Amino acid sequence: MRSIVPLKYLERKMINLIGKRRIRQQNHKIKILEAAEKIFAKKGFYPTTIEEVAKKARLAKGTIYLYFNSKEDLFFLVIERKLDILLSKVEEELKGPDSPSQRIKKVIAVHLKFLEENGDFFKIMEGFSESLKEKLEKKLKNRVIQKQSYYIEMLGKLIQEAINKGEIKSLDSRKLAVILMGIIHSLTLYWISQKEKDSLFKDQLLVWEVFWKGVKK
Amino acid sequence: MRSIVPLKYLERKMINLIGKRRIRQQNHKIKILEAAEKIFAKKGFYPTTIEEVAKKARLAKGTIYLYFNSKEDLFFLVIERKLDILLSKVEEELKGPDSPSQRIKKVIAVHLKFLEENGDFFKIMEGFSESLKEKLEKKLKNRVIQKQSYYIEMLGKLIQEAINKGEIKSLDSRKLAVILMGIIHSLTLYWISQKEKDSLFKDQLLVWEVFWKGVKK
DNA sequence: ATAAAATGACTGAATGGTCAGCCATAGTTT
DNA sequence: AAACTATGGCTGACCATTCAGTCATTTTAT
Repeated sequence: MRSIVPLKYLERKMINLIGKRRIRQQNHKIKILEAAEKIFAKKGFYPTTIEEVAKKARLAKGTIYLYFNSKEDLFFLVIERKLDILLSKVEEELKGPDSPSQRIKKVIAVHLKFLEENGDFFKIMEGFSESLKEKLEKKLKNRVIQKQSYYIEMLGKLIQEAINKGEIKSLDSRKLAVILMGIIHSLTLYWISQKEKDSLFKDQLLVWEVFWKGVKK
Repeated sequence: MRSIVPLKYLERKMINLIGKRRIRQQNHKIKILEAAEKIFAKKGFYPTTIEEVAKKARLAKGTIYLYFNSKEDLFFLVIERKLDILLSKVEEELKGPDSPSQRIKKVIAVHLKFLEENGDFFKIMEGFSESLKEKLEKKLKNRVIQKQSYYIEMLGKLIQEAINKGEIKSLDSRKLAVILMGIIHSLTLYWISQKEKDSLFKDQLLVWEVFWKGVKK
């Protein structure tokens, strides 16, 4: 009996040591977001299980719920995190004093580069279809939709500017923004389906030329 | 002796039976497909329940399984049915002796018209993303993917023809096909998000002009 | 009368979310 | 310094629910 006590102490001490080596994980939230991003991208919203996300993040299921209220919240926060980055990069690009046409060119480049580096984000967005929007809860979902719309709006304004300057034909600027995004989107999808062999970024000129020639006065 | 006559009689009766039953079965099958199309469009694959489809088709849950092997089969057969119609319409359009540019124009028109009339089909296809493809079973899924590819291929050949004739710049014809579909797709999505107020079909000229000017030599 | 068709209660599996308890660590006492 | 205690981050077994698919029974058609 007495021998058990010292053993326990030793045990604990050893475990302590191992524990101390570990840096306290304050970044669990980010770990979870990153694990979730991968799995949501691979399987989509419904077939993704919290259990699996937890496993990938090397945490227990319950831990996820310490950081996120629900599977849905997690899903939208994964999206929002990346969307914010994309938005800030594009906004950065738009600050310069360039002509509309040059800025559009830059937006295309930045956007393609971002998607090439964030294929998982793209896949998630692709799965975030009208029908998903139908079903899920309001709050975070709307924030994401808001940001998507904001992006299109920004692009629309840029195109409108070009129209006002007489660089682009007088058409519905919002529709033209939608078309530009459609071109980018479809080429990205194609790139992904091609097992992502060559670079997506290198198509920036193709996108630019087709779009610009297509809409210019 | 006596047995022969009744046998023939019975035989005829059976054939009659089978015939009439076939018709009834056919009706049910279509009813189910149509109900499923609406609900899959509204909610997407996973949140759609067979119970709900059955209810909409005014049948019992078990009945669905007399006509379809599984929810997944039903899903893909819904898609395939409409995809076949779209394909045949487009192929019809391509038969003419028109120039490539005229035929592309026609394809755009037919495709937009079809999507305007089959918004539900479009919504389902939108939800049929890469991640869904990851999860679901092979057989019917691949048949659908096959047909999608076939469509893009067809368009690619048409564009290649235009390239060969010197009407279009010498670019990757498949990528141009992808771009054209991307434009159509994104405008359709926009149209749906706008609560489908005005006509989608009327944008055929916009699509055509932007695309053609964008790619022509 | 009979066989096919239709039904819907039922089953088993899956999984989102919960919570009582564990244990590494920090703080306190001896 | 060692032992004890308190804290709260983390855990994972468990619960409640949902739902695809089954099948014993009922209905329908001829």
